[in-house]
Amino acid sequence: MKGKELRRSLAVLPIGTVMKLTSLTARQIRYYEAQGLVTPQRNDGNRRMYSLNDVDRLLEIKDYLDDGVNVAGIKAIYDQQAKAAAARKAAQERPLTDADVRRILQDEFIRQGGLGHTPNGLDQRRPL
DNA sequence: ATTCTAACA
DNA sequence: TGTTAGGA
Repeated sequence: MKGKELRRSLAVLPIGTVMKLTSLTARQIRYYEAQGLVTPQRNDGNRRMYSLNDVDRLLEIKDYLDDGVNVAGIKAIYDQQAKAAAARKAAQERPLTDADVRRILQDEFIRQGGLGHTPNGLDQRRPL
């Protein structure tokens, strides 16, 4: 359930193909990029290379424009979506394990209560 | 033949 | 946004 997204992310289309796929002029496609609405890759010769996801985004941009949303508005929409996606990712990218929680709580107790030593004098703070 | 950047009779 | 000049 991963190779699909990877393929859609592969930048293999030159601007000429994207023009035909989206019915947009090269001028418009480059302008939207300048506005931060799409970020195609560049090949060795500085040529823009688009992925299928880029094409979908371009098509989406065209729809927003038809619905009267200006470039700045579309930009704001994508910026907020990116922020929301980043937040969701940060929350699950490295979820705290039980061991992490125990270690954190133990450090806190030691810090305020001085429970760092046991009767036999050995330090039993062993993170699980 | 294609695409790129910069600029505007 | 269109178009064109001058390069790569």
